[in-house]
Amino acid sequence: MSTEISGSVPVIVWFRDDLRLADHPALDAAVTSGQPVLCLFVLEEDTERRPLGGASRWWLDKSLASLDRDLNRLGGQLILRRGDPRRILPEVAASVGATALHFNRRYDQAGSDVDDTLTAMLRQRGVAVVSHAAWLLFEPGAIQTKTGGPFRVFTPFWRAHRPHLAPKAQLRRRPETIAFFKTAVASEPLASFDLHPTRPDWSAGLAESWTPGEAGAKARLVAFLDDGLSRYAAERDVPAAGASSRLSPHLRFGEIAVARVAHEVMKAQDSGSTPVEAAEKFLAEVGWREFAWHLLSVFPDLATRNFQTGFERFAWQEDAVALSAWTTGHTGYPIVDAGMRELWQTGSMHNRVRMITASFLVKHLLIHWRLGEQWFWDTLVDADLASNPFGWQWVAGTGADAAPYFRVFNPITQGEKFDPGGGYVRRFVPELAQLPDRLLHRPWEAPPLLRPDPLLYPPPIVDHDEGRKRALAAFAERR
DNA sequence: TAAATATTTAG
DNA sequence: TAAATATTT
Repeated sequence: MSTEISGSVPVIVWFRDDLRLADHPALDAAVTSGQPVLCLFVLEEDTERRPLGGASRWWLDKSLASLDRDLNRLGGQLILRRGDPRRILPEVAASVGATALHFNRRYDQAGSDVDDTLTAMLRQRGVAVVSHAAWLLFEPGAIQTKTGGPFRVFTPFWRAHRPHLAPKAQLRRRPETIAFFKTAVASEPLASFDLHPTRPDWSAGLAESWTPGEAGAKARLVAFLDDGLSRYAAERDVPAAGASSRLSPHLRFGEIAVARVAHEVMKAQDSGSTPVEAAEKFLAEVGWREFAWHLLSVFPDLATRNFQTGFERFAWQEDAVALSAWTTGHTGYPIVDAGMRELWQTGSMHNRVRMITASFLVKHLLIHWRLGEQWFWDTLVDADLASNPFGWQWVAGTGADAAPYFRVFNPITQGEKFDPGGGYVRRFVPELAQLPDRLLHRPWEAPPLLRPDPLLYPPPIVDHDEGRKRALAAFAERR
């Protein structure tokens, strides 16, 4: 499989959030250069980049192992290093005499700052540095409003971008063979990164729910195209229906290219196997990811500062007890608690339920969206630098194209509407499993004999009607 | 990607 | 008088 080119100088492919071999522009460019390829990953430390959360660290561990195995099969390996890339990359490049570096671009401020500095350093030393577009369907800022500014509302953003999407865009096939650089290069053992949780190891539920790595990503896309996409328009909002793509963590770590996902969905639509409405609904969800990254590129502080001005002095409540009831899934609202427990157990949460649980924290409890964002950041396997803060600000009403302040999700009616059969709540809140459907989302109304023991399942920590009125008053006041 | 409430309409 | 529709928050 592998071809040695002895005496040749290598090119480096720096893997980051693109842990795959297929549809990988940087790898493709390196392979087609004809020079031997050195594949490198750097666990970034000592930079300004936001440290990964626990669930993301677990996923990264498995994904790196998977990529290394895939490279092994082609006769190569993934060189692992840790530290500041601005120190590591020049060191590795010098030690092997690399003449070129290829990587796929990233769009967060801290990451692109690192890349810019590094690019200048290496070019000064005669190393060609080439960055490639792979993370998004559209480069941020490439399409602007008619007045030449950045889009701030999703609908016009997507209306301007969607027509430019076409099958086959941006795709490179997986290389059949790779000529690897064969000289030994120092690599640290993956285990030394200490990415897998210990004492305690809480990852069993994640392992049951997910298969990190490129093969797992591909299998997930195939499964979604086979069962999910065609009923996506009707059932994507029903957490028990299983119509979600579940591709988000695979996209987060770049185990599959977003261009490949969009391509296959458009192909399914063209072939007539998928209703146009279903395909468009799904593509629009990918569009929200695009929009979030577009927004982060014009507002780098998305994770820390309110996008909408006027919230600086908002009277967020400090309530450690309520926050803890929320994180552990003991608010007394079944749909909220099911969501928070799904997150804790599986490292993910259905999109509809993310909105409900986020709304509950921000509106009913008046707790700062940033605390919720941080909890999600730590517990989600798909925690994304742009999508996560974007979503939180959207719900809180502080973001771009945000939900209006008076939009307060009703956890009772949302539960009844989107989990009418109770399959979702019964799965994650088993202490309510015996309640009939009509009481499942309002257990406090059950007759005493049926009502759950308050020690086993608590009554609501805040009355919905009171919480709603309090939120409306607080949010109306800041206007 | 909302909910609550007021108002109108159908029967 | 329930259901559909409009308005307000």
